[in-house]
Amino acid sequence: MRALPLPVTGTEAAVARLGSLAPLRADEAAALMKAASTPLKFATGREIIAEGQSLAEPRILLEGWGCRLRIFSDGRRQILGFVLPGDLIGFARSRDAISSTAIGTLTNVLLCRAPEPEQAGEGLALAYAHSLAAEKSYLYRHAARLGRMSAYERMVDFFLEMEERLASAGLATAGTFPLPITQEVLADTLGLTSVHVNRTLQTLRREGLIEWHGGIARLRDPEQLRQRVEYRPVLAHSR
Amino acid sequence: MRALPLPVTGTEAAVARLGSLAPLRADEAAALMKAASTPLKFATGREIIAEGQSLAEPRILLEGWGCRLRIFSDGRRQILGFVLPGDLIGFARSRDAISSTAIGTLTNVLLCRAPEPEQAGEGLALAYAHSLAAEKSYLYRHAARLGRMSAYERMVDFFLEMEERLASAGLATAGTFPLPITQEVLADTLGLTSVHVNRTLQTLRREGLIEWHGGIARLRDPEQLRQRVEYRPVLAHSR
DNA sequence: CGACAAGTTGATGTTACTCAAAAGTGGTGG
DNA sequence: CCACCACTTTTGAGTAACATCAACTTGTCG
Repeated sequence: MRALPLPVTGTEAAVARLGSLAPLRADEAAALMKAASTPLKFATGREIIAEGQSLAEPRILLEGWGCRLRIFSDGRRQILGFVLPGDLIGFARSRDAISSTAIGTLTNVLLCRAPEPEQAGEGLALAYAHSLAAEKSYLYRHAARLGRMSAYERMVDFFLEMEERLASAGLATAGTFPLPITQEVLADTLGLTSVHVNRTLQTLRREGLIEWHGGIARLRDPEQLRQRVEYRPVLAHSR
Repeated sequence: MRALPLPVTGTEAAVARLGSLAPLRADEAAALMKAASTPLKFATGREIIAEGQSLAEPRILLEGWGCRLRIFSDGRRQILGFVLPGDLIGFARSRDAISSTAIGTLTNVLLCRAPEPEQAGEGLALAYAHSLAAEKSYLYRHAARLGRMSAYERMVDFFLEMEERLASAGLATAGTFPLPITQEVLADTLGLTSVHVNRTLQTLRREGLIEWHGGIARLRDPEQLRQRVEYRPVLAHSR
């Protein structure tokens, strides 16, 4: 059993995160809770959606960590983004849409059907829209990180982004948050090798900027970290 | 005056591209042409939208090349995607949206207001949705390219993507298409230096795979190029 | 034709990768 | 409770890919 920074469990984080994107009425929160009462389970390391698979129905991740990824035939992998509690999967404007990336699990994961945007109410529809917009912003940030940042900067930027996103779900306090992934997964996220991730991490630890043990990460000096990579929060304005 | 592969000028490419994403009724095409009759002009190297600027109204790029980009305070730049004829700018699901990247021009550019999705008709609304979905797919591809491909592979993958996208607007034939950018811009796109882009380009030329002179690029052996980078077209199914 | 931007080349430096092995960690069954 | 196993993290040594710096050449446009 992990010692989480906040005693947020189950679907609370997902609801908190959507609620932080747009105010939800009581009936909207209730609709979420009802959908969450019949969750789908996926074990660690499973594929939720394959690349090219048609998107059956919109879903919300309730618990655990997923990721979007692309796999090359020679074994190279690139993780394109993380799917955290409250994040959406399988949303598309057109009905015949196809997933442009695979989606897999990094931990055990609980999903549920997302209440249909059309019937969900204004608050939920807005929360969905904001969530998808934020996802796109993080994707732009990810591309900029991969293209123009050093390994050191990529790591710092990544930790800051995780802190920001998990905080919006109530899963981070005082710069401390769960980070239940291996260094190899982080390497596949940041376009590095796990050996180099390890060495860069040691630098950050030596400098007293970041701790990360047993699946729990801690930013010792968030402000200094932000300055180092010109970090501007995506969610600043909507909080 | 450039010798374009096809005599497509003005707004025709933009309409062709949207029409390839979803069939347009005559009145929808007419609405596009009408909007295009009062275009906005931007000169080369200008900023169309600043990062963080609120999105006033949806627009369509009619002619020329734009790009989304992020600029770092020390001068580093990362181009996050190209905006080509028929591509959309400033679309957002929520009204108070903000641009998460800057958008600038790489050539002289003509824009027009996009007929409002709600009133535009089903065909246009579907074309918009498909266009935004394709943009996202290309962004995922871009991230994977930056994270896990060698300089050589990034170049090949990039040329293939440009050919695919321009072909959907009728701006590429037989692997030949306009590429009105400098090697430095390409470097900022692929996360490389212009020196290294130049050297890699020479390899590709020596191998007889790619030509690129005077703003016109030509793929000599598209099939071989596709195999080298496992290129799967984004638009294959919707054509 | 002249000026400035873009492309090209060479020499050298650095970041990050590769390969290989050792040490640590956590979970499982006997 | 311990032994074992697989996985993860850490360390070292050598290498490759790409960056940097600087100059020179070519192309373009007024």
